[in-house]
Amino acid sequence: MSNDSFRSGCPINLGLEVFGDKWSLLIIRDMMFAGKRHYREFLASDEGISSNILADRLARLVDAGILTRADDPAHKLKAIYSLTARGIDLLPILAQISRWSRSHMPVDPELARTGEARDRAGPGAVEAQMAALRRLHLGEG
Amino acid sequence: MSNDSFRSGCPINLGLEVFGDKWSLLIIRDMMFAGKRHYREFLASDEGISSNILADRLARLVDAGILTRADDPAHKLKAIYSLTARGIDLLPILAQISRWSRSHMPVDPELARTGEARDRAGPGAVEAQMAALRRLHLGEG
DNA sequence: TCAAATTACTTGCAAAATGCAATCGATCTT
DNA sequence: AAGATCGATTGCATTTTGCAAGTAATTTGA
Repeated sequence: MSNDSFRSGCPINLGLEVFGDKWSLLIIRDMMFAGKRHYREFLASDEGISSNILADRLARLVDAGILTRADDPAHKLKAIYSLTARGIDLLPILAQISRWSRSHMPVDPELARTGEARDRAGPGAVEAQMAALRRLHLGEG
Repeated sequence: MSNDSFRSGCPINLGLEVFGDKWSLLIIRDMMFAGKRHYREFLASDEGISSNILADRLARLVDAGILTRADDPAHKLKAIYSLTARGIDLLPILAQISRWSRSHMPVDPELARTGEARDRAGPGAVEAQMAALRRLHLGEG
């Protein structure tokens, strides 16, 4: 993972090189807000990701240190994906994207609710949810 | 042209459908932080965007209501691009991406300075820069 | 004044990424 | 033993990207 062949060292660019595509942040979203942890669950998202793209993105996110993959101890068939600390740190970005879209795009009112609630709860809400994610994803691994 | 053929009405998804690629937010970055307004300036970015991709992204961003394009009154050859209100509202997202990358990626220290300064200045700094952009891009067009 | 430079793009083409459907071997359920 | 379920992989068509070259209109410089 020591291959520094980035287009530039600009912070904005480096972020985009890791999660700047149409699918990666949706996977993160599903983990954070829908509690998804398994391949089949991600595959069933509203947006309809293809199985090969999903496999590719999960591998990339693991490579980037945003997710980890572990075998489910109970089910040998099941892999369980967890957020890392750096994955959990993406929440403020998601919250900000949500805010922008709720201001400027024709969002589904039902799907906008969690974001609205978070904004209504004040600036501590994001940090609170990050703490909860840390307990869930880092507490046990 | 009211074709709402989005993958879903989820706020995160809708944002990604507009600016979820490797180039769009870099153009916005160059407008916000480097004061670029002309095609040739965008073309000269560190990351090396191709001219056809740049033309495509500028057109998309104009379509999405994030930028406007106007003929330069002084130079008939020059087009001048401006941010709209909804384009300026992307600044908090950029600031958040910058923050994530400065925590988790090998950013160029020199390029990280403006972000660090913004964070050091406190939460009002983003709003202040947005106000400045509004004066520059919306004040006159 | 007129050739050279500059402007915002467009074009052609190869390479890479994406999307879709079918399939895989391993494991789990019944 | 049979079928369902798991996380993928494969083959193939379509779309997007990247690169180099070219375009027409305008502006600059000698």
